[in-house]
Amino acid sequence: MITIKDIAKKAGVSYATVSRALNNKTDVNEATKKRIVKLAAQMGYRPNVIAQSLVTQKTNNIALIVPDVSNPFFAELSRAVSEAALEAGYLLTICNTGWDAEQEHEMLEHMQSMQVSGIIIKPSVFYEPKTFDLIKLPLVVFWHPYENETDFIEMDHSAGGKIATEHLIERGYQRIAYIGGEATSPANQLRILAYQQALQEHNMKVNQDLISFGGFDLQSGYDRIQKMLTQSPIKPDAVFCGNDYLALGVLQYLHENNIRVPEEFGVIGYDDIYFSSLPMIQLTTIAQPRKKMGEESVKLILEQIQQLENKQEFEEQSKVERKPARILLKPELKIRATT
Amino acid sequence: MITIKDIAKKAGVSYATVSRALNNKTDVNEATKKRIVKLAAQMGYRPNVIAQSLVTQKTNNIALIVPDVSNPFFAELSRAVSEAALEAGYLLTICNTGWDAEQEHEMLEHMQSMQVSGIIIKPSVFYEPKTFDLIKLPLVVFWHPYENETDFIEMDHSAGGKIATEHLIERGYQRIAYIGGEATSPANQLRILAYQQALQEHNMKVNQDLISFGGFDLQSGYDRIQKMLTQSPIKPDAVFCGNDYLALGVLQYLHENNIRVPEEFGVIGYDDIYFSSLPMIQLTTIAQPRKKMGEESVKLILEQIQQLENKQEFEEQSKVERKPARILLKPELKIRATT
DNA sequence: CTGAAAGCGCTAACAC
DNA sequence: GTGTTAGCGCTTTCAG
Repeated sequence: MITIKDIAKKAGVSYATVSRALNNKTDVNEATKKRIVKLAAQMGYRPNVIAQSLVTQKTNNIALIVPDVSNPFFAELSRAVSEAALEAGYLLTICNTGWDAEQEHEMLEHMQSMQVSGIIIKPSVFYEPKTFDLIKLPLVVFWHPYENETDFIEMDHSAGGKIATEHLIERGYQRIAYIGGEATSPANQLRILAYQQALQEHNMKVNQDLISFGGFDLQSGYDRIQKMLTQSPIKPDAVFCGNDYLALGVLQYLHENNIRVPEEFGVIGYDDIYFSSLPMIQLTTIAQPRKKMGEESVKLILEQIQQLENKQEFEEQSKVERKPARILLKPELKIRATT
Repeated sequence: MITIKDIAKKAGVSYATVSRALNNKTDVNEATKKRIVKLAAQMGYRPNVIAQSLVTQKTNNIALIVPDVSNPFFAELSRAVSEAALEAGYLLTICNTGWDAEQEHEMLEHMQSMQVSGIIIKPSVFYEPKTFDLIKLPLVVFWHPYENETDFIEMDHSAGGKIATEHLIERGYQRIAYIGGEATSPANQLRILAYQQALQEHNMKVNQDLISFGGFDLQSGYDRIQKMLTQSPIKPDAVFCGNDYLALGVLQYLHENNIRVPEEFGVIGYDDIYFSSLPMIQLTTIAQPRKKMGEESVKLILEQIQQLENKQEFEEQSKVERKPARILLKPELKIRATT
């Protein structure tokens, strides 16, 4: 590894000068600056960002922690965040937790230890209210707000759950099931709550046999609708799925078993991933705006970084204390062919 | 930030002892070790991995560089690599280049500067043969082998392109088009070459109007088949798509315009993303085994790390010089409903 | 404008 | 067992 000392030796200057030249500081002779920059390029010098970070106490990385990058919703979100981060001059590190709470926690800790400039996280489990307060770095959580000091961005899942359920009720379905993610998933819990409330408001029974928790993947949707339709004491005639992925699994099963959609059976999803809009799928669903989520999240991180810098500059605590952001994005019903 | 010095002060020991205790070294008194570990936990100590990396000259990170994480194929690949890396005790950092060569190059450089333990890259452009030789870290490239010192894993795209094209020929299609990714995409080039060769071997004309380059996304497939069918002097009756994403766009257009598949028009994709197997899609395609790619890539990185360590240990260059791996995975034709 | 030197937080000899 | 000390590669005062 070539260091600035190597360059210094060859250039016949002190390595402090090399550092200044390479960082394009003003207080260096233009001629020597050019000479050093050229020499560095020749020698194939690469700055050691580890060492840089250690002294400057900052990195140029933002971390994104998601449950499953192969899930189209998270995949699209990841891309949106990545683009927004790059735009702002930060490199995005994407971490995949595999819906594993322990893993997630460890990654959160590890990213802190890695001194990233900020962390954006889509939690896979419910946290204790104060958990995130322990994190000293700029942080944005994709989740419904708790009363703490953390920035939040979230879809209004309560509204989304209500809209979806009421849509099925309006369409005349009688026994509406809910096939969601893991029981511990926060977004999932809010939606199922809204689902139950909507049913009750319309004087319909909430039946535990029609509520199912499990993986958020396609196969899981397939398996669970199969189980519900073949083994449950009460058979649903419609299902509200916790995400589009699950809904696609459900559609696959219905298709294979010649159950006509939407005549015999209604299906609504959640997320509006790109595939749902395909003509051969045409899934009715609740849209979540990934791009906006990506942009907003990075914007909030930048704000926090900015504030942190101000605080350091003035020594004293800045007068204008920033209030944690509470961004609640509105879901949108996309009526297509499955209801 | 709490450092080992803070702990040392409170515990009344030197900070070297704290370091030893926290790293669970054997040469520390069991009692003090326990005391220190407990104290560290109480004080909310987090090791600064930046500092650790600086002195140990290694991180526990593997970097994965892909063109587009929102593309299902790369999304699934990312997940596979992530899981394999985690299994091996490494954290995976996923970087999204957005098919931007400059961006990609910068990320490659940056990851080197970040001293990651290894880099796994799916290049979005053709590199000069020796480009990768400049990288001193463990490296695995998802790409067809060049004659250099780098580990490669790749699908046999030549075989894949041949299989796909011949399948369409066998089905009796006469004017087979190719709708691929960017002209600079390596995998794309190999497939198009195979496509052209296959046509010639079967005494069919290669027509430039039936060959199209562009983005690897769904909308691009839609737009390009539209253009081909409405503006090209010669109209295709089948198309071999550079990936499933493009094929889905093509199917969407055909569907909207009531062109019957496979009777009037044949479509074959490439990758076999999960969605292609859905009953409402049933896309004929060439499968690439993501899981295997993920596992193999991490395995090769580990091998290289191992070798690097041995080399250092023995000072002398290890006698058993490791040969660069050349893994060529076999593609598999999945015949479904679109051909 | 440039050099000397301190030190970021930590690990790893080397003494005792 | 434990303390002392020398760096890892770099930025940044502080002198000159």
